[in-house]
Amino acid sequence: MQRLKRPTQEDVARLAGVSRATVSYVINGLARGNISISEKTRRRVLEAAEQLGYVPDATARALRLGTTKALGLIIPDIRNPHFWETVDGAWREARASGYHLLLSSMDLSAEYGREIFEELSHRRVDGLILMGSFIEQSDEAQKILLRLRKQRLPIVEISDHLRDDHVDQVVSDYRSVTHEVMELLFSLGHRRIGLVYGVARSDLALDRLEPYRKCLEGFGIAFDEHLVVQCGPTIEDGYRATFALMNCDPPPTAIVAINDLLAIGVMRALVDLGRSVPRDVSVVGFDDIPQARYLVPRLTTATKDASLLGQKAVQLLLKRIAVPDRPYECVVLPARLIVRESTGPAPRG
Amino acid sequence: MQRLKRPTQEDVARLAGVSRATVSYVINGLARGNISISEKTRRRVLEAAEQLGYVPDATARALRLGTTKALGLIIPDIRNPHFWETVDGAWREARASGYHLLLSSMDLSAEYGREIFEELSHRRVDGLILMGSFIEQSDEAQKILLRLRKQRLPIVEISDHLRDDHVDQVVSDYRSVTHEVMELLFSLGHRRIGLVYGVARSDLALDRLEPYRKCLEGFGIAFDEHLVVQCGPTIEDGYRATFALMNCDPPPTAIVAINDLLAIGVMRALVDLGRSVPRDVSVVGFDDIPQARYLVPRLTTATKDASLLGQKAVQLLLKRIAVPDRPYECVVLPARLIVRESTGPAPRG
DNA sequence: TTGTAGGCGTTATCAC
DNA sequence: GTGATAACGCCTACAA
Repeated sequence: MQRLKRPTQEDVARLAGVSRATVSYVINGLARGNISISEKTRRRVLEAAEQLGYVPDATARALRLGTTKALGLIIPDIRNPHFWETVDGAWREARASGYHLLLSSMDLSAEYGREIFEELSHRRVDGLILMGSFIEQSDEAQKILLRLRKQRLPIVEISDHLRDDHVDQVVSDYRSVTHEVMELLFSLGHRRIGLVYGVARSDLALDRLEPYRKCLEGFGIAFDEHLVVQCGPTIEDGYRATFALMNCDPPPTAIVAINDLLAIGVMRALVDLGRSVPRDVSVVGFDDIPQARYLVPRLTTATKDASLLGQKAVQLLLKRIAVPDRPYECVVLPARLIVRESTGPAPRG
Repeated sequence: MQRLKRPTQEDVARLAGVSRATVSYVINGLARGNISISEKTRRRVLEAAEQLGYVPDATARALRLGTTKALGLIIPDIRNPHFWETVDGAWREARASGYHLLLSSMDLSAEYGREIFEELSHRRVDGLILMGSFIEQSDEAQKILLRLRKQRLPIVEISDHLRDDHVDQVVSDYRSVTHEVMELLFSLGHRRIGLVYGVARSDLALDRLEPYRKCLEGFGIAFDEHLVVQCGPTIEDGYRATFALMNCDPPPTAIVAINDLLAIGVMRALVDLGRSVPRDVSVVGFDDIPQARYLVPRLTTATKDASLLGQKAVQLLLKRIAVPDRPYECVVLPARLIVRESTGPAPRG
């Protein structure tokens, strides 16, 4: 027994006793206002379609129309709950405009990023949202990106710094809120502040690293390279980094993790080292993932509206698709600090 | 300035001074062994393609070949880290066979599920993997599914119980490991055991609810409906459920959460209620999400190989696509208990 | 108000 | 070895 052949417009037309064009008109709801179909014909066509179980073929439509009604979205790390919010926001926005979303994550494998690039150049998606400036890391990705740009394919970048390039951008920047974090810790008396810098790609959290250094300078505190541990993006990485950090002499009285996932590992490590949070060591994260407020103690963190981020990105992308020649745009989203229990006064030393 | 038109095979053919067919042969690497191209021509074509930046059009290819080289995957809850493992496994397996994966999650909105169903009937994907038997909940989904089945579209279900239906299935069942969980708690002296039953859809965790009841019966413990709290799937739900649970008289000495995400909420709630885990109350979760072993205390949990689950599902699906008429198959994956610090002897009453 | 016909970019079946 | 040519299913001027 073979798979049943899909019914086509032709089949529907035959059954309804009309032409293919008429079926198309009816199915598409008479898109152009200047064509009208008699109610009787309309009903006959609809019934025939129903009876046959006719469903329009998206591939044929895509070929004909030159548009797939699908957008690509690349996030840096699918294991980080923070990015779901962005996916969620993008998803809703895309759906509201009748677009699908193809999700890809860099962490599954570096190749996946490449893959979705190719999706775009193969015309499987009408546009692309790139989150995290990882592209700048790989020569090959750069090359592909360049070609896509030359073809003027719609691309929106979500990143942490404004580029003067000709690109639509959504910028969400932890720079100024990182200043707030550092000032909070400083005002609480902390002078030895560690940084757990766990990233998949080294340019991914510069908006936290740079303010960290600058603030220390502003406070008149010498930068100590031992207080910055560079590691991977998993909880385990944060855990290990903390052991390294607490080995310093003297050890830090506060630890800033560049995201909440790492902070989970940091807090657990401190427990295992017999240190109390925040009595002995204060901890701060970034992103305010859902778990953050259920940790023991609840995690102080800084965050932005990640869902809105995705939403805005899709909006920009759709605008670009609709009007390829408009000037490039940049949307900036603010971040805010959320102080919870994991930060407290520095212990008197 | 308009967007540049994509170069087609025609353009390449013209530049290389050959026919469209020849270009196709070269690009596809002479798929059918019986056609051969002279090395010189081959090189000329490749150079022309490179020079023009020619990239095959996936939509045209899909239309011609009747296959999109894409698979759909529906997971119940993208916010639950447990399911990423499955996505990851499926993704790798699909990729290895040259397939893409379209991800959809029921939690984003119930509509998303429907949406991917439609993707399938519109031929945007060659097959579908359904995770969680949520389909049985919605009449509409049922209807669509039925039609898809009639068209004999390739579908694989990942669920927690064997169905005698004619479907390819991957079954991962927490039933027997839930027995182990209950026996562990019983042997530790627990007699009042609470269940936090937080699911998006009510049939999603029957493989934990049913053994729970049966075990109590086996232990000669009367079932107390107050000890089972039905709630939603978020951490906050688990948190609230625990307050309700600890209001019982007498309160439970152990709480089983049907997944680790809920267990995070449970543990936080117990802290806020001034109870110590595991001294006052033992906690058990399911899934062994990455966070589980970093909680304070580390979480006892039961799990299966979620990545393998996804892998197997894709394998089944691809087999079905290749050979539509093979007999239906079912793969069963085992689960195992991981005992950590969150379980201990029942307090002496 | 409805039908006819051409073409979107590919691949596959033929001839040559 | 290579080159015409016919689909794949759909949309849309334009003709009737």
